[in-house]
Amino acid sequence: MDESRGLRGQPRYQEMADLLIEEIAAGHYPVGSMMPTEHELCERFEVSRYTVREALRRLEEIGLIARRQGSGTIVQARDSEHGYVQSLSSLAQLLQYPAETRFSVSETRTLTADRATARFLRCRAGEERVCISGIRRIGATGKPICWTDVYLRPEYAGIARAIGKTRQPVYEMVEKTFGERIEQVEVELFASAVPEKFASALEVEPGTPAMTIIRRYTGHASRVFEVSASVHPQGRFTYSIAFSREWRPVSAG
Amino acid sequence: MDESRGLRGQPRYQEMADLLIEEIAAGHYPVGSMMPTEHELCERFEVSRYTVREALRRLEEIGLIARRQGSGTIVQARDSEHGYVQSLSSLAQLLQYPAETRFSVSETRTLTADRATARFLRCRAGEERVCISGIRRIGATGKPICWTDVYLRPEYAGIARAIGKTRQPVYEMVEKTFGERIEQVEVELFASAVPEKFASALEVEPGTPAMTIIRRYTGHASRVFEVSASVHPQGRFTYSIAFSREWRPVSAG
DNA sequence: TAGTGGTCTAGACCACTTC
DNA sequence: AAGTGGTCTAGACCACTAA
Repeated sequence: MDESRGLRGQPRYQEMADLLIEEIAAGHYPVGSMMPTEHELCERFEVSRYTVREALRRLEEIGLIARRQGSGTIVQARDSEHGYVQSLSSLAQLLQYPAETRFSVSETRTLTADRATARFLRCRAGEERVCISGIRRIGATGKPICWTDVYLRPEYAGIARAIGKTRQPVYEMVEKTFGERIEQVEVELFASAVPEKFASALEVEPGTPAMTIIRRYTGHASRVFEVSASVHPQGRFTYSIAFSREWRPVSAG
Repeated sequence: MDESRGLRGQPRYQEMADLLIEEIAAGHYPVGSMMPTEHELCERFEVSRYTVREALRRLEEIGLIARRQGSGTIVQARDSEHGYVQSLSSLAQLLQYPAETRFSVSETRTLTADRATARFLRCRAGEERVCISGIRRIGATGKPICWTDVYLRPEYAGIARAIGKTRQPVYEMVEKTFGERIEQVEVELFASAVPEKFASALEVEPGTPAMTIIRRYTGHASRVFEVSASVHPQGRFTYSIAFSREWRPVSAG
């Protein structure tokens, strides 16, 4: 009876959501109009209300619909993201540095995670990791733009030798060399201060304002296989992201 | 039977979530440790699994816990280390702040752009702008998470009165009130220091490390109609962006 | 008053991790 | 094999909106 993991191995509500997204994009449900009621969707898809609501929750999360108790569900937008579309390369832009920057390794070491480190690395206390640290510069001689610590599972340590000798991001090397498949990437950005440890390497005073970017790469079975932390001192680096409105030849009704 | 709307008129899952958030903050469930299983929470609160899962969903949304199928639920943060965590599922959410934050205006003024300001605002020197400044907080009384300056073209100044009285983002108000159509949005993030001017309003020392976020909204004919600059002091705010593989259109294979 | 979405129950089977 | 979270069903009552 449960065909939730049908052809694509996706939950039923996700299939439903995908289909409804397509239909909204196709103009089947124009912006400003009402969606079918949950009851009607139950009948159409032959699923329970739980499944319908999980599907609609996805549409709501990406801003396509708004639900109003007592009133109904209204179509808010024809495309997700408030009409803005990230360019196809933006995920890569978010993850990697421009080609004209160079990374040079200054230290490689193996560590055993204590409790605090384990939390940071999303692993268990006692597990081992290889940590590759270094400086990223613009060109070969420019001012450093960040200090980076890359933490890898020991079985991927072989990659350490190639780092800095290629412009390929570490996660791509892991993907291609070991067949790891990235399921999710998480990026954190927050204000910080440059620690004494590598202040001189960055050619700034300790305590200088900085922006820290943490990236966590998750592979199969929610296994975090790479974590990197980059500290960018004030004035050396700006993160810039642009969105354009997607152009569509047909206006919504 | 259903006491979901008990004393506070809140859903049962929200009461549960609030309590669990308090308990995590109090150290009852230390970061890195496992939460009780869903089954145990059902028993403790005498609710069905649906209610437990709705509560845990809230905790997950704000980054306090991570759930792993087959393994359990782990405590990820105590909500104190990097301050308020905004979890984003898409880049476009960089544009707005969560509903539980409030903006209060502390100053409104008109300025004429000098050359440096004009560069920042992407306008010509000598042009006028209205600048609305204020503080954003979590809830009504929490610590400030940022100081924001919003620069608007004078013809849109009427919007100033509505700011802080609605949760609608400013750019949306401009879009709906004046029919402006956003063609592009640009977001910049970089390290900075808290200026003396509003350090006390943010309850920090001048010079404290901060993360500045600049958003530029471009309308018709590449005309920048709104620019905002937000300064987030260290420890008050973290951006967390997660990408799933699903983001890419998966070929039906 | 009828119908909507919001909340909730008490089950069930599944996918996954761990032992 | 046991236990976890993920998905799903078939009901129920509630708060709210609109006719």
